[in-house]
Amino acid sequence: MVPVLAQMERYGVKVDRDTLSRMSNAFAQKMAGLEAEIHEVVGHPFNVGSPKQLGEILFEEMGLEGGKKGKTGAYATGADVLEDLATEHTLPGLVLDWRQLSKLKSTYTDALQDHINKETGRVHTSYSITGASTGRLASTDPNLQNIPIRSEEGRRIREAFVAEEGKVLIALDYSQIELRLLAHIADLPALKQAFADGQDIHAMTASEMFDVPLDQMTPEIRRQAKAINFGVIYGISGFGLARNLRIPRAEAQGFIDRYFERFPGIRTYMDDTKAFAKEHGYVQTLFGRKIHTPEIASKGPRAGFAARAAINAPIQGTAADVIRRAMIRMPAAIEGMPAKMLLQVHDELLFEVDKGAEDDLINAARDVMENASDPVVKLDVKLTVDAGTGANWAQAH
DNA sequence: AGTGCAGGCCAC
DNA sequence: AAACGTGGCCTGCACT
Repeated sequence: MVPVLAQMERYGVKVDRDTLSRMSNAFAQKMAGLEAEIHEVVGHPFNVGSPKQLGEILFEEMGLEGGKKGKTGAYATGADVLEDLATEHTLPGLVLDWRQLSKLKSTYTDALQDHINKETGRVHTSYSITGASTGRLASTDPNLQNIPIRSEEGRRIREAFVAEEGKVLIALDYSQIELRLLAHIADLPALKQAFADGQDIHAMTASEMFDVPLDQMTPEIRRQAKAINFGVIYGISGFGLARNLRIPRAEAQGFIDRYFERFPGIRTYMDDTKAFAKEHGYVQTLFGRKIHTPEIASKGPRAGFAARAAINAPIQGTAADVIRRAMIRMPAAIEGMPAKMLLQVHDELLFEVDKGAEDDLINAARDVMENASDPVVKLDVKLTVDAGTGANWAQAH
């Protein structure tokens, strides 16, 4: 019996070189145009890809306000800084566009071509089972767990991940698994009920927090609640939420206080988890796997990082346990089917399946994934899995 | 020419 | 004192 991870590495995923090559050329053209425009705005040529040079141009040559230097004495020119500056000047927006294309070209359309195996025509990533402290896998050479999806431009890179002739790709992903596990672990009745009722979870949170009826929900209020939901999983702070939502810190802290009021289990969970970590030097997933937290006793800035990591670890770690249990059971569950499990992306499994066998695979794989915690852990919240099918990874989502 | 870090940015 | 968790890869740059 070949171990699951080794099987996946051997199968690999088919990647179409021509698609990547065409996209790469298109990116190069657009970058050249932007670069010329950027040099014109600045008045002289420079290396657009050098944050150091850009910072000096923005904050010294051009004299824009708000330049902040980091530890190394260089001005910060990250996307958040440039987005703020974009209201003052045309240059930052142009640089942001250039950087997006540069990232997509260098890291994806160019680098992925170099990873296509000559014999198989496929890309074979490597998975490290000890790659992340929480128990997640880590993918390297190439990392196939960070292929773009959020931006329209980037998402198209997934069109190069294709099924062979006569086959399709099928993506199955857990819906909101970490929030569901949070509802169970922190014992949040309102959240559990919302999942049981199949509600829009961020809208429900917004409704509870801001006293807005669901039928009067606005996208903006929902967006704020979504940011808070994610923040809670990560061990939220008023400062961090303020930065994310771009609102005053006092207002962000007010949101958090309100959240704790409406979902009191959250505060108990956070306090209990920190106390447990301090006493034992580790925290645990629902399955009893230990995640060591040696820095929990630190003083200074490290203390905050360690506390947030300890709060996040049981949630992220339990999700990692769940999908790993599913992966281990998968070969037996799909035995005899013309289907191969190709990739894992934390809450998603990607399969390549003969046309005609889609429904069988989805039924079998979904059943394994949704029940992966059985029989060791009985969850108060059902795990649900969304499925998509297509000729490429973009369509399968 | 190789090495390692910093800054930046992609994913969940 | 820093400021939301887990990762990996790319370029620039300083260094040997």
